[in-house]
Order: sequence, then structure tokens, then C-alpha cells
Amino acid sequence: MTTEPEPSTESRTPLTKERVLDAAIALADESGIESLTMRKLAEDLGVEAMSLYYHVANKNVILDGMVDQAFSEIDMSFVELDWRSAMTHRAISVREVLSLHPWAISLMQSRTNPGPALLHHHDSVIGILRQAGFSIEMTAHAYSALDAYIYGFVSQELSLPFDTSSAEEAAEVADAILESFPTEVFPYLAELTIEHVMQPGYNYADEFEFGLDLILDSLERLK
Amino acid sequence: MTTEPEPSTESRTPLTKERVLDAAIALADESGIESLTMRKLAEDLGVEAMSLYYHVANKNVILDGMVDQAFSEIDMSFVELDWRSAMTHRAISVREVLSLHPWAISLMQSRTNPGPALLHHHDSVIGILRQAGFSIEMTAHAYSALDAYIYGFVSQELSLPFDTSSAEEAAEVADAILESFPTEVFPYLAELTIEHVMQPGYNYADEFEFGLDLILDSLERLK
DNA sequence: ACCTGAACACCGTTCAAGT
DNA sequence: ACCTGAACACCGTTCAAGT
Repeated sequence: MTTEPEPSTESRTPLTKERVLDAAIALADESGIESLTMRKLAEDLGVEAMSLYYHVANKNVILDGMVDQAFSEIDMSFVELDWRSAMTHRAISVREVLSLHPWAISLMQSRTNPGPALLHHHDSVIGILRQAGFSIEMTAHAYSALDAYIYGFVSQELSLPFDTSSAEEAAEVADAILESFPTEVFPYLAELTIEHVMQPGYNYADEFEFGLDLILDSLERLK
Repeated sequence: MTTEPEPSTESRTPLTKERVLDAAIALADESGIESLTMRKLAEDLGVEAMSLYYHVANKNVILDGMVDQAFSEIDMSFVELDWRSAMTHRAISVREVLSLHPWAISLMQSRTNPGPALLHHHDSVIGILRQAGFSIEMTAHAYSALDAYIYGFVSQELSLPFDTSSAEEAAEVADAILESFPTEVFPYLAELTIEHVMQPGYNYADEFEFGLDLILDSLERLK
């Protein structure tokens, strides 16, 4: 019985901003952004909370870094495709990354310091539209509409209290909501829920590409 | 010099859940959702923090109530219009209310208890689409796409560090971002910023209806 | 019936101090 | 150079107690 636990080799590696960021992302991925406290983060890294302040100025620096890290994970191979395929692939890839890191979209919306990965991503998307012949103005319109749609869809999806690719879970939740009011009071809501959402095979996740195509169809026409 | 300050007539009115909710909304509107603490809210109401727990089970009940209150403020007169005008007017009205209560959209996304005002709103929108001849499936597609777009646009707009209906403020912020990197590194981003965003008369807020029309145009074609 | 004081288990952060 | 203990000014919430 020694008085000190053996120091793990991991905890002996000196801290760096990178290690702090990686640990913050791992913690937020696993336990949710509300579990990301300076004290818990320090614990995961084998140090005291106060040690973190030697490597980052404050918690906001960590949050900004996490967002940019997430953006750097977006698959950029869409830059090789024609504009419409490129927009589709980038939308799917953005959605994938944001679903993998459910904290990212809310952080994005509360933080306003664009990092290098975000700027690079923006530049690539704008470049594709410009090279495809979209005017500057139409490029701005297109980018605004696509981003609003993508972020809005993912926000909605992440805020639903069930896995959107599971028809069973969706049906259960829909059923619970249905039972909270008489169907005569909200007849159209009841109809849509019973005859669509609660049907086997319904998949809210499938709505993503449908809505995306609505926007892309119109853009193609206006090009 | 009396030992007790005169009790204001206001603070003598007994608390109710409604008064707590109204005060919570007033506080969040004025000082931001991060200022809404049980202690500050109690102070505004002239009681101690612990008194609030006699009227509401916990803070989440207040947050849920605030969201539904905001939804009840949406102008419902769109129900009289043809489907396309109705969708446009309801989108504009939702955006207005969410801009008036900047805390509402983030609360909506973190809370999952739909209140009566939200359910009624959903039912009305679905009813318009169904009566206009949209199939159940197409109604689901349309609603999903429109809501994703509306909430996404408002989220983006509220997260920008300037008033989106001010061309001057947008240009200033754009200029600051531009100076954070050499223009050769992100040429397309630089071009869009300099030749569009920083031009006099540019108004990000104007993008809202353009993107909305992209979706509505496609829906009209598919109807 | 309605409100409160004291307490608990948390936060982020500062600062002087340790090695 | 890197880490920490103690402290500060906060949180939401419980509970027994006051009127």
C-alpha cells in the first residue's frame, strides 16, 4: 500500500492547447456539452482545473477551438464535383459532422469567431458556385439559403427526442404527443401524425435531401 | 428614517405562475437569456429566489412556458390566405417573433415539450397545405423544409455580431474579418465580401424572402 | 397559503504560491 | 515553465422553518 497512486504515463505528458481541445471534444461527444466544465475537463486530463488556464485564456477559447476543429472534419472532396453534386455532397457531409458532434451547431450559433477551417470551407463553397457561373449576388443568395436550410434541419433533427432514423422511436414519441390532446382539437396534426409519421417506414431523416433538392431545383432554374 | 422601505404596491400582489413567466420573458428580452437566473428573476419580482419554487416546479418549467408564450404571439391571420401567401406571411411572422425574443429559438431547440400554442400553430399550417390540395406526404415534406429554412435563417441572423438590417454594421464586421487573413488565401470569400457584402445597400435581412421563395417555387411546381 | 434563511453541491475564474 | 490551493462571486435546488 503506497500513499500515492502510480502516475499514469498519459497524465505525465505535459499539457498543450491541442490536448486540451481534444479532451474537450471527447468529453462533449460522450457526455454532452453541459458536462464540459473546466473541473471535469481537468480531471479527464489528470490535472487540476486551474492548470487549464496556463494553456488557454478561458473557456470561450476552448469552445471556439472545438467549433473550428469540427469544421475541419468536413469532407472536402466535393470540390471536384459539378456544382449541384458538390452542393449535395457538402450538405450531406456538413450534416454528418454536425450529427457526430451534437454540441457543434449550438456552439456555432453562440460563438462568433470564425476560425481558419470555417473560412476555408466558406471559400471552397463560394468558389464552386462562382466557377459554375453564378453571379456574385446569386452566389450570396444560394449560400444563404443552403446554409439556413442545412443548419436549420440539423438543429431540428438534433432537438427531437428520438433517433430520427428510427421509425419505431418516432412513432412512439408521436403517439405520446397525440395522447396529450383530443384529436378533434388539432385534426390536421392528428391526421399527419397517424397517417404518416406513425406509419412503418417513416423516416424523418429522409426529409433532408428532399428539402435540399427543393432549393437546388430552384437555383438550377435561376442560374 | 424608517427601518423598513415602503413596500411597492406591485410587490404586494401575490405571485402566480403567469407573473413569474411574464417577468422571465421581460428579463430575457432585456438582458439576455444568460441573465435569467432564479435569483435575478426573484429580485425583479420583489421576492426571494426560493419563493419561485412555490409557483413553478423548477427552472425548466419556466423555460418551456416562455417558448409557448412566444409562439402564442405569432400572428395567425395568415390562415385566411391562399397557401402560398399564407406560407410567406407565416414565415415572416415567425421570424418577427423570434427576432423580438432572441432567446426563443435556442430554447426551442433545447426543450422538447410542445405547448398548446405550438401545437395549434402546427395544426393551422398543416391544415392550410392539406386544404390547398397537398398530399399528406408532400405536406410533411413542405413543412419540414420550410421550418428548417425559417429556423435556420433566424438562427444565423441572430448569431451574427451585427444588426442584419444595417449595411454599415455588416460592412464593418466584414472588413474586420477580411483583415484577419490575406485576400489571396481565400480569394472567393474576399471577392464576395468586398464586392457584395461591403457594398452600400447590402442587407443580409433581405436574403430571407429570396430563400423562402426558392422553396415555395419548387413546392408550387410539385403540387 | 405563501414566503424565506441557511445550506448543499456545483460553476468559471483570479491570484499568490509552490516545484 | 508549469501546476495548484484557497478563495471569490456566482449558479439551481432542498428543506425545515417562519408568518
